[in-house]
Amino acid sequence: MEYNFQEIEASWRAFWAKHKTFKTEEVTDKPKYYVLDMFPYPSGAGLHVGHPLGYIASDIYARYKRLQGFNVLHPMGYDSFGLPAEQYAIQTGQHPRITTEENVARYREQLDKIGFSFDWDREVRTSSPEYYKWTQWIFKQLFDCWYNKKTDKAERISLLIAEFEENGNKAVHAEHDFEGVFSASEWGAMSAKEQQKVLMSYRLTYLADSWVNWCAELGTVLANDEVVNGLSERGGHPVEQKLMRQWSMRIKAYAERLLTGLDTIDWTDSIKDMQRNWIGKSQGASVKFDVVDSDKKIEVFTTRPDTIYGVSFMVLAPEHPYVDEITTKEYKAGVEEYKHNASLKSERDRQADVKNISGQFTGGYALHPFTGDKVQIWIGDYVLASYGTGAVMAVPCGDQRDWDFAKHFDIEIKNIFKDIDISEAAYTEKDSVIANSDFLNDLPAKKAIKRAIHEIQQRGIGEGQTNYRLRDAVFSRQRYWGEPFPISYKDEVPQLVSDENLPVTLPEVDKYLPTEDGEPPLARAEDDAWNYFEGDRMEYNTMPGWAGSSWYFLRYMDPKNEDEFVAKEKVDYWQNVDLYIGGAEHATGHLLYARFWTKFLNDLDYIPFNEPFQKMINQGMILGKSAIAFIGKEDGKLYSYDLIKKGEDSNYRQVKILIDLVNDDESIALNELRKWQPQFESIDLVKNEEGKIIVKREVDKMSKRWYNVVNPDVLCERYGADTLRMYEMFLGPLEQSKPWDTKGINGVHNFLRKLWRLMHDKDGNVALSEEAPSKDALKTLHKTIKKIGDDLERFSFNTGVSNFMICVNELTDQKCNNKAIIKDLVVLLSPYAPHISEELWVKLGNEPGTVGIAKFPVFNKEHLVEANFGYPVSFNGKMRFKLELPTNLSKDDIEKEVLANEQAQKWLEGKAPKKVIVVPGKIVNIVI
RNA sequence: GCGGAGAUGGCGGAAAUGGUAUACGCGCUUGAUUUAGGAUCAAGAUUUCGAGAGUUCGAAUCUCUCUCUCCGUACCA
Repeated sequence: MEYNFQEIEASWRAFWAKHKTFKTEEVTDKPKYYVLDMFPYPSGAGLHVGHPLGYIASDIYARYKRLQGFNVLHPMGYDSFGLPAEQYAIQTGQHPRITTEENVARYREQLDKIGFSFDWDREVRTSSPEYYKWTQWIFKQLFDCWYNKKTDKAERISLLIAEFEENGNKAVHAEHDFEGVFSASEWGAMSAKEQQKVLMSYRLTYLADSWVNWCAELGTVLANDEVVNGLSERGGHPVEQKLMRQWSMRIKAYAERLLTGLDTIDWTDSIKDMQRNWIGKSQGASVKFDVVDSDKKIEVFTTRPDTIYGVSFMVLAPEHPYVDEITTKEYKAGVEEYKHNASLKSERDRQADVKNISGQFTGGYALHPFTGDKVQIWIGDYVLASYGTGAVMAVPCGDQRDWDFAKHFDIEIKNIFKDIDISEAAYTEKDSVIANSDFLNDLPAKKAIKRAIHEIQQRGIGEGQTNYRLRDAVFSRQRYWGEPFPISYKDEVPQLVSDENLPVTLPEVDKYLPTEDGEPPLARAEDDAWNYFEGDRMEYNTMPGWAGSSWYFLRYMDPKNEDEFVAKEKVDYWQNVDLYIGGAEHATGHLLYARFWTKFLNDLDYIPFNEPFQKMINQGMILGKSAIAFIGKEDGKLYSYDLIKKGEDSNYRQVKILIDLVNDDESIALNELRKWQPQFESIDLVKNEEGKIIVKREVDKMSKRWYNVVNPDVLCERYGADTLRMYEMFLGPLEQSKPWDTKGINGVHNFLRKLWRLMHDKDGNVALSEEAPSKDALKTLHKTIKKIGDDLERFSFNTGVSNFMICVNELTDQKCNNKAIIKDLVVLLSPYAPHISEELWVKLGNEPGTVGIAKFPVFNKEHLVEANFGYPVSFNGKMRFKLELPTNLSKDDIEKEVLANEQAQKWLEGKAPKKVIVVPGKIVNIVI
């Protein structure tokens, strides 16, 4: 019998499903290992060969860990709330749940064909009420907590209330946005509604007015990346900024811990750097400037307090609250116009428009806190209202933007750096010496910073401060297909829905669109359409995509628990994810939010760790090879690419065609092409000498748009899942992006057939030798055990496949069909190619379905010991010949033997060597 | 601009700790088998590590300078 992969794979998949071979054990004495993939959004397009890349790698690793005796948690689920299903619902009226279920079923079918060892009994879907009940519950905990900077963790809001009742808020050191101080009695005198308002500015999730992109034409709010040049990406409709009441997450409270925590986890430097930049910590000082003819003080943040004597003007963001008060009559009109123009631009546009320097003098002046000089106050949109205090002290000699601004508006540029020329550009390095600055004179910048902060604090005009770029995250979406909030409103005060009434499920609505007056789709639901309703109304917003994905890795540990989001003893056993595999594109989204929620849940002692993903590998993207056909612009004929002369591309229209229409020799299957699209139906052809039309290839992202998608189902059918798994790994290092080329898959397939033949005779009968294995075979096997183990430890899956090929090639050359050898080889191979391994395992006389829990073979280096070693002999570093010598020779003996050799004499040409380097077991180098 | 990753045959890619460059696979050539195509088997060829300099007995690997590619990010005071 030949290697009949279709039959073998189908029967083993059935066996695994029937016997629940990959069911994870609950808490045991075994050491645990948690291998997780980033769960997918089940899109309508199904999987292409790029999607399973990471899943295959993690599956191999999970199976390897099982062979090592670990209790492995290796689950899969779906991030099943999302925009495409909702978009489809808007167009067709079909409930997004139905679309989602269909897509999930299709994903499952495709995933099942690849032979993953997922424990499907633990599947989670973020859109199922059983799951989002607990997303809502976590939201409630965030609502019920505040961040105490004294203990540096989240605490229950009841503790804060107790403190307010006792001492007011003056001793409270919290992450908050409440302005003002109140005493215990003032707190007591507040109405319940006022108290709630105060508490809202302390809660870890809070309601506040935020600016959003509103597109009236589409009747919906758009995310920043859905807006291009002020128009909607879809349809090109105008988008305006609208202030809406939104839920936000006070992630800023965790900025420092999110930063320092990065040092404790094993992620790539690039992702860590992205998160560091995103958090954007900067240290400096806040300084207050008095305003002439006003009791207001302008507070600025600066990282260079040492340059304070270089301040020659101030700039406020156009939205700064003091602008109107500071502006003098004379400049009112100009300031109003500037503010108006700035408000029309989105923040994104303002940031994109870096080169245009704009600003407007307000007519007002501030007083320099040290010199008492009057400095002009300007407004300018290079100052962002949302960062720092929304105001800067401009030091043109030390900051390029300030310098540009000063030049543009002809404002004085003071030089406070010793011996540095600032006539052409600002000097931004911190290696200068300060001058013209009173008490800071002659201090190097770094010392001057400390001295300046000290002085600023002494004089009570400011203090040392640390700022973060990280902003609180808006947590509401005006969408239908997301988690409802466990919130109702009474007199417009939000109330939590009590635990026993969770989950609040999505109500039925007549349309998945916002209401006429711009309320989110959920506002369409009748009161009795809600499974739970209280107060005046329920919350109309839904949660964003990252809500469910911020904690899903916890639910896999205990997916069916109806009483808790995860049982304590289970999370204590499984701990955090040991290996997380997924794309790098979630660097500052999901991966940051999941870390935030983990730290929060850890603060409340629900989970025993504060980083969710200990080690992470980001798999590279698999790119597609698009096929390009050339159509003459003048004659409209289809040309073979090899007929097109260099530099004449522009005379042709280049059209991407479906890659399935291209044969192995890069020629187009013309009959199919004519049927594919009407434009080719009767096109004239200009063929090459062989009578073919050749295409040009180009590497693009794999996407339906470029007609270059390769479907794994087709490959599973043609070559089998084991071949597909190994080929995906064989393509190259996991982390690297690489183009998909189906042609090479034959090589891997042939390897499996060669393996099969190793223990079958010509007629397909099992033929195994029970004798003691040969020395050569043992050497090959143990070399392979070592390499496969090492490769797995460093996640080098591609070299693993190569090493299997080398092993089978060698055993074939040795004509080895030794049972003991092949048995170990099959165990080694089983993580990569589980189906064929199960089949051969049974043929080797073992219990069906047990190869996955066999023992990983133990490497014995004695089998690699050789009596001789072929020394490469180099002259001046160039290898000239090899010399077989016993491995037990001493350095001196090796040197003697080599020099005595006639080949060496030939290369020496009678000269005496200057030096001879001998590295036993490695190399001999002769210097002449 | 800033940050990160990378550059090895015709192609995908191998080469802990510096020590036989191009393993493994694809493709290519020749031969065998086959009615042909495909498939299979056998034999074989090609290539000096992005450029330059340095350290070393010896550099793909270490150091410096430069070039190019990909990814992320962008007025953050």
